[in-house]
Amino acid sequence: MRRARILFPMPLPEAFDYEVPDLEGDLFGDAPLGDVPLGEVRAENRRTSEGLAALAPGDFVRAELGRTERLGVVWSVDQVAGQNRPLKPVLDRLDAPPLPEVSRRFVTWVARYVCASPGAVLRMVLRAPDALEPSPVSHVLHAADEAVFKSTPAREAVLAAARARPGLSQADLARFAGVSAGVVAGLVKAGGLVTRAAMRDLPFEAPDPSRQGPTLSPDQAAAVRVVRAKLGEGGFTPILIDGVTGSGKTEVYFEAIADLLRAEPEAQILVLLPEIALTEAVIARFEARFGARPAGWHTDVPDAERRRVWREVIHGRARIVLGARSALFLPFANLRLVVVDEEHDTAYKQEEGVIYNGRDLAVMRAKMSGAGVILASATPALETLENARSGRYAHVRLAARPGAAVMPEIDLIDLRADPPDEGRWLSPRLIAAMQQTYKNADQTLLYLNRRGFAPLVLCRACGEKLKSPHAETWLTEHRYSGRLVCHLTGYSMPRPAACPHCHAEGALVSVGPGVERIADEVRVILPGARVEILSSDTASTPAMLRALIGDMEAGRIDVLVGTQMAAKGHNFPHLTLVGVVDADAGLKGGDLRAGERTWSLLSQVAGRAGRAEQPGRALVQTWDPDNPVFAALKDQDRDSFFALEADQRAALGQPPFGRLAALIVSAAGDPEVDAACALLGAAIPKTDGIDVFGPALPQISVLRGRHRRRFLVRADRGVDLSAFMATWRARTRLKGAARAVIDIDPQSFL
DNA sequence: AGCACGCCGACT
DNA sequence: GTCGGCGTGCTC
Repeated sequence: MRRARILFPMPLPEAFDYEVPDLEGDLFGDAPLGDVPLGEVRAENRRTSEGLAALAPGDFVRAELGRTERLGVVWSVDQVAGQNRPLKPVLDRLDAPPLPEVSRRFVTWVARYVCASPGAVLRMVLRAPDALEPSPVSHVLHAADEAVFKSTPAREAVLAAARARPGLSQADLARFAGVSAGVVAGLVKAGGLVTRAAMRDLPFEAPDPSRQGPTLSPDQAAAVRVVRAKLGEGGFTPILIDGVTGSGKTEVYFEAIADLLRAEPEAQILVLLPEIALTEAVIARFEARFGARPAGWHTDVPDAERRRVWREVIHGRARIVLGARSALFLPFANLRLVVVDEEHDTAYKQEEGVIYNGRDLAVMRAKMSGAGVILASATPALETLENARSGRYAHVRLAARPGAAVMPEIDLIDLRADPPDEGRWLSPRLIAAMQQTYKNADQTLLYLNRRGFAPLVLCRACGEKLKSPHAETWLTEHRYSGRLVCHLTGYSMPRPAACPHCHAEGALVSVGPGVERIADEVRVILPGARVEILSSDTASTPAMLRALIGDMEAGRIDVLVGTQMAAKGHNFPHLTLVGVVDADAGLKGGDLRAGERTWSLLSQVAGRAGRAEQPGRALVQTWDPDNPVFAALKDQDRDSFFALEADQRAALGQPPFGRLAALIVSAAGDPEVDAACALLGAAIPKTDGIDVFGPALPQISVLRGRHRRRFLVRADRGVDLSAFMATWRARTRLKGAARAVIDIDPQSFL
């Protein structure tokens, strides 16, 4: 008997066995047709052994799981002599291209690597409803070549419209012609219009690599030569394109894409971007360069478009796909190049469900296809720089283009020597610089990565700190809305008059600065100045963001107080001063990557100041000026900063010189989660080259009503960390609703 | 992930 | 006396 192992897109532990019926004719052929209603006959007719005879791995099939019929993918087919357990039959095979072999290998690899079930990973591959069905057909109208019918002005208008815009639906044609739908229907009946079936999901236009790109600067041209030589070697060729904002990284990888499409017109290219960077402006750049709109894949893509993109990708007809991290799981059959733009961005890390790092999986995905991979960033991750330094990745450096922004002079303000007034946050030196800038009619950007007015409200009478009811986080005061808000869960309440704990009236005080409080302070310092706030509260929609950015660009704002939303991607010609209000904020918390992230953010913020003709200045306020982050930042010496970081990490065996994983344990209450941790702690497999720390209380110790603990695991390079974690979890039988989630290569240590 | 079975509160 | 809440357990 033939047996098929079928993987279902759900978190089952493995593929399940089914029998492949090799009967001649209809599997259900015994039923007399006369007794079966017509609709069912049609459904049953599909279920013949016809498609099952040649069943092969990758085929999409339907089979019963439990008592519902589900879609699955054939993982293997083999012949078995004796089958002791009766198997359910494979019901039918879908008429669609098989899931490519490389996609299946990728699913298996990812599942093992991130310690998820293969079915859960397959579910990420099959995230396009109905993409396996043929494209829906709609009925569209064309003017008939020749027909005799009574002519009226309305009918002539319809015919003219149909000739100008062939292929519209009845309703659209009526609207376009400016007549009622009845006229169109009448004309169809009279023979003046013919109805044709049209596929609703149209293929993507092929990109045209022969179009002339922009003229490249000598630096860009040199970079293109290096990339071209490297990709020309063929096979898996990782490349880091490392260049400041405005150095033209995009043009460089555009040339790589054009080269590839000229050599292999059938090649498929995946360009990954952080979700928020997938703007219409970016898509338009691709369209302008290649004369065709790329396929897009991100959260906001509606179901119908998702279905179209998925189907075009599996058929190999979508050439350039521009997507967020989940686009990695699209069923490319002929993927030849993967670009990960802004590769350092933390948005590549998926933190829910199947936890993975999109950047790292992209590199593996390219490797599996023997494809090129380009990582691009103005502030590459330390891991990536280390790969470049060791020669695993080719390293292409792009200097700033002449005429582009000049990096500003960066000065530290030692807050110990130059403190702000009591209850204020801006030091006299920064204030003086702002006054001078305002007098010159130039702009200032103050950066503070804290929304709202104050990050903490506490009671002076009893010391109570106001916390969010469903998480162990402090409530942030938003003074403009008069509410206390939890930034983690979205919970909010009006600011109470009395302390909810001891009921003392008027004892609540706001502690620490947020952007709203800084803006208030600026209004006192610079009376009459136009002060605005840029945060997710004031720019909650793209339109609001565009309006604020527009005002800043046009010089209608004197001082912009912004969170990290203000840190990247804008060009403010009149901005000459950047003040970093609390540069130490990002360094607290003992996070492994704190220094790196602070560096990256500060250099982006500082890079906002000063454009072509006006030199800029950045003032960075810190209580800890001896921290090497700041010395290197002041000298704008990235290499020495990263060399220092790398030495520290190497000494401790931290990534990329060792590897990390976390085990997040959660349960209904503290006693339950402690019990689960005790069980897990007793079951740690003995392995050389692995250290297990914890369990520790995470910064967010209660999330969505679940109490949490966290084990951190450090492994030497060359140790199979995934296998260790999976074994550890599998050998522990947790009680009740306790859960243990594995996070391989954790990025955040909250 | 579904969908079942299985034990404790507000209704005809 | 039932209908139904969602807590755990199984699916080849």
